[in-house]
Amino acid sequence: MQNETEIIREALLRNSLFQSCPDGVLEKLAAGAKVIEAGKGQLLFSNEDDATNYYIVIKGWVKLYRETLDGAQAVVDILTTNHLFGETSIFQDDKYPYSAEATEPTTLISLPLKALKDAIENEPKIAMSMLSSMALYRKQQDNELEHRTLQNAPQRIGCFLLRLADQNSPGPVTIYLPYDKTLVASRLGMQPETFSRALAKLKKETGLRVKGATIEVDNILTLSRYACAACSSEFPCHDLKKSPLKVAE
Amino acid sequence: MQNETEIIREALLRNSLFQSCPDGVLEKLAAGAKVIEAGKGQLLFSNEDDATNYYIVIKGWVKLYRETLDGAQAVVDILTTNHLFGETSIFQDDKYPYSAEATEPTTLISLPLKALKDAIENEPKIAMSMLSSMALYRKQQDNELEHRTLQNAPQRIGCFLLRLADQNSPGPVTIYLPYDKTLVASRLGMQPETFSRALAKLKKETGLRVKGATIEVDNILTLSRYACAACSSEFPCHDLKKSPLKVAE
DNA sequence: TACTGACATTGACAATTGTCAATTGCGCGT
DNA sequence: ACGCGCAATTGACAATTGTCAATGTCAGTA
Repeated sequence: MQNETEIIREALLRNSLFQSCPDGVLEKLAAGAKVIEAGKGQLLFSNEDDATNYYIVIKGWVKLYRETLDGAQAVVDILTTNHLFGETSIFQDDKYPYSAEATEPTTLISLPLKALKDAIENEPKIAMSMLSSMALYRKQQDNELEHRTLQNAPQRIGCFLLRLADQNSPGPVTIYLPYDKTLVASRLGMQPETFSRALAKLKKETGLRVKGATIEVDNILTLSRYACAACSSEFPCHDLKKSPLKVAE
Repeated sequence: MQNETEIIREALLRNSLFQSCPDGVLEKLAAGAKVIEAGKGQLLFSNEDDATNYYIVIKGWVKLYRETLDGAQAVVDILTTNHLFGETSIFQDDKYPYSAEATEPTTLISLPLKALKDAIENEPKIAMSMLSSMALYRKQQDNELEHRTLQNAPQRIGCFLLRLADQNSPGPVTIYLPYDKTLVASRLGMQPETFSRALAKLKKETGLRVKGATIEVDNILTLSRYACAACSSEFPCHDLKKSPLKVAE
């Protein structure tokens, strides 16, 4: 069993933000870091709370979302191993821009924002990494907004599945939904009932087979033709491939 | 009449990206810059074109959008005086992430991306400004996505109007739509017909009066209660106030 | 003044998505 | 194995938004 310091160090190094970290900076970043265990449904922080820490997911899943007074939620993202969140509060008056909740038993590292802020201001390399990471996020958000505008429910699901699949193998592919269908639905901005029906329609239109969380696609191209018809980027789209935050393989 | 060099210099200085520009850097950024006149409907560049320049709007309006093969558009943003665009292609393999079109006779400055890239890499202050600007954009995009998820058409219009109004004067306010209703509709991700009907509904629900592009609101609070009910941020929301890119006053 | 063309509105209808309620399916712990 | 609880599905219906066609409005111009 590793000790905590080692776990923290490795988690930092796995993230592209800190790849080009000059000597000594990593130690400063890690000072005051803690490993945290969160239970299913546990709230990590709330939108507009004073932000003191940012987080890296070690294991499990975290939902980022915003909520209206009457309880309606808009899910911003759903993150897992190696993903980082809460760091942008540096640029948002030290307020979290969303709430964060563990959607199942989750291990994370909490790190002090202050050290990150210092590193960004004093280490040009870190600032540049931060810029790349923000640019990547921006790109993904632009895509997300486009999808909401142009794609209907079955197409958004198809697109979601394609991003989970190996886009280079044309042949039969098996895809495993990484979390609850209800959660996938909220991630895609639709109701669970709509998701269920839209998936059924996708099944009919593209011939894929669904058994629980397992989805079999005979022909990736058929699926992409259906889903990517209402998208500005050609298939295969490289969203995930370029992500430094992608799920560990 | 100013000469071109002077116009370019002032446009750069008006933008928050270059406020903290060290001596000599502004000149490098401006080298090779050109003032451009674009007619109504003129395409400035296309999505995924090789990016060599970024732009600052001096006068007029520019629509940023993406387009599917069958012509459906998703409008990313609509910009005017002092706004900057195309600069993020630095982080996107030197490809523009959207298309840009002048929606009416427009004056802009085109600037070489290379110089900006150099400045970001070599001038920590510029890098930090860039980070702030990306963070701000990110915040706006997060809001946009939330609005698409949680607000219906009349609420999105109400929210749009509120951001055009002086949110601190509770009393009667007159708002002028900055561009065509069709364009507003696309900016808000809806069809012109939906916009027309949604505006009518907003009229009925909140008592505002519409005459062409002029909209009179007796009570900002009534409007905000209606529009902001489906939003995570409290009214007044500070989106625009904090923007370094806001329209010149 | 009359005409043209683009924007805007309206009506009728279709498609999509949401809502509410009931039911089914499935994993997990006792 | 049983049953509990939550996820998932399905049906019926409502609300929202999109589509297509027709009409209205208005500024600019011959």
